Amino acid sequence: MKFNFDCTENLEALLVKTAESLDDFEGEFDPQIRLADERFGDFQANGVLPYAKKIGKNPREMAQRIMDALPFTEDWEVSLAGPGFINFKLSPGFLLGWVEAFGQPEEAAGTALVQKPKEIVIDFSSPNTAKQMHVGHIRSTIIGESLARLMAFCGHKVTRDNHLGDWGTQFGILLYAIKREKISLDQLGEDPIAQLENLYRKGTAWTKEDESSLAEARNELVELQAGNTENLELWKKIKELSMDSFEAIYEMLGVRFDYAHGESFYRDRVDQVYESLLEHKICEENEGALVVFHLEHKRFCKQPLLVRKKDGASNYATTDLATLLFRKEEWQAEQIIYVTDGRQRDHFEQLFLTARKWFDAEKRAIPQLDHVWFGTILGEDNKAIKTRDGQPVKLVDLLNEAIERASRMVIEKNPELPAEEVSKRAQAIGLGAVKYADLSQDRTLDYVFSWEKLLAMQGNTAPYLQYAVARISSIFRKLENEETPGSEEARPPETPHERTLARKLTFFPLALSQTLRELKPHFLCTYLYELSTDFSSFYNNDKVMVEDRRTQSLRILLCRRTKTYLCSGLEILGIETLEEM
RNA sequence: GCCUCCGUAGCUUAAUGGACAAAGCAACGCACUUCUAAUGCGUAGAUUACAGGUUCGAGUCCUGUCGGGGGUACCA
Repeated sequence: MKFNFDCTENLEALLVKTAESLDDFEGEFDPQIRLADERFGDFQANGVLPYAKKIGKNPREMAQRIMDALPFTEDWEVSLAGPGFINFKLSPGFLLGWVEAFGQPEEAAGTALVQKPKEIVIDFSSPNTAKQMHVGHIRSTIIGESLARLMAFCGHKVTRDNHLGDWGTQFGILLYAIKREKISLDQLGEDPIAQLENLYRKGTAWTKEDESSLAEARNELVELQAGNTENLELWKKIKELSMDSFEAIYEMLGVRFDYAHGESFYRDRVDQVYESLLEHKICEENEGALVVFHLEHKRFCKQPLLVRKKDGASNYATTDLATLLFRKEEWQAEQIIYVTDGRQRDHFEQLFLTARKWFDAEKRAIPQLDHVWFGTILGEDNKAIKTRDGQPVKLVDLLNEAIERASRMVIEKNPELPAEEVSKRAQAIGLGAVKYADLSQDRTLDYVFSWEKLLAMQGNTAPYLQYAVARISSIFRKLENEETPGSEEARPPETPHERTLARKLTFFPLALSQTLRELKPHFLCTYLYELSTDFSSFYNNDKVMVEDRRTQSLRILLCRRTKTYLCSGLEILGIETLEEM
């Protein structure tokens, strides 16, 4: 038996081939192989039902005909159930063979899950310069990093680009405030970014108060974009200060970028966007601005995409279009993934529509465009989260508090631990908990932020997964000085817990491909959590250190694979693992 | 107004159009002389907001109602 990393491929190929050999099956037959409830088997084929319906035959009879025609195998038992499901129960021998075969999931995923590696650009995190990162930035940063890791794990070529908001209207306001207050950037003290934020807040208040301030602020942006030396100097300095503060956070989170081009990088490329869009009659002038209407769209026929403001300044639609072209031309992007808040859905829909028309007119192939959007983090009041005094919660404070709280829990469990080790574990646990909370539920949902929930160490949480890894490691430490049998001595899984665990291991590729397909890390989280619970049951019922060599060999193998898959999965999620907890 | 997302156990969530809707928390009961109890096992808990429809089959798709979030021309 040659094992496929993804077992559904074996079964699907088998059923398609068998159906082709039968007179009753003509034309396309999709077997629809799905995971089965454990009480029915391991996999099930649902495809006979719709097929039989289509050609007006009895589905149970059709399923029976396929089953009769299947070649004999010791790899699985086949049974007919319900209205016409075909259930497959993997044999112990198959399970053992499969588990033994795939000790290097990264290698297997790279060849089995992705037929043709793509050039993928992931645009994520993207904070605004001149402001500190706050909780609002955490989701894009963590989800983006995780997707980048997943793509790379599965063999794609990934470019991570931090598309900084360093060229927008907020700079007009900030520059206006700096000048009005006559501030020197060298005298901002210990926490320059916090001072800049205060200035920005003042500026925003002024522009809301009166029209002339707003006009002046807008003019500062126009000046900046026109290359005014003073404004450019200020802008550059502000960007440097901001990057320093971002880097500190990224290092804490284990996030890295290949580029941080930001909107400003495209400032010399926006003119060609206007020109080209005008030339192809994709945009038009309306109320002094340059806009794109999509007449075929029920909503965007009236709600335009603004590519140039009436004051002549560019905005994020312009830079996004210029960026798209750059990524295609310079990086040969075949797919671009934008990880942003769900409130930008309209923008990206309009952007993608516009880009398609534009690329089409220019006879360029357009990359696959995906807007990976997520919900809002809410406070206790179900409104977007703020501190008590209405300020955004600083990300660095939140992360430090997570580590501090985790630290207390580590000490409580193990009071004798040296400070250095406490700190190491607290980092892994605290930051892991924060990340996992964000990744483990469907990204499109809003969620209410609460420390209690974030740092719960029971249930579907990072510490639970980390604990499972630590327990497996503990077994291996105990076995270190023993002579242990190699995996070639292993007997097939027999006990219910051995079987359940082995079966779950074979589902790993499915979890990866589903996450890849939907760009939703929670699928991987759910899988890892289930793998951990299956391991914990196994751990409590079937001891690894037993006399029987064949049994011990199998159980060691199951532990080794469980650890490898858990560690790979957590690595993809950007969560550290610990040898001891 | 128009558009869009959401409504699942007391709470937080899960569920590619497939079989009796799955977990955790909280509650109750059980299991540490044992490879880490940050655990495991069990009990109890659900007209999947409501009303129709499509389908062999609907939490999932369509229409409508109710309730909540978000977007809707120069912020991103």
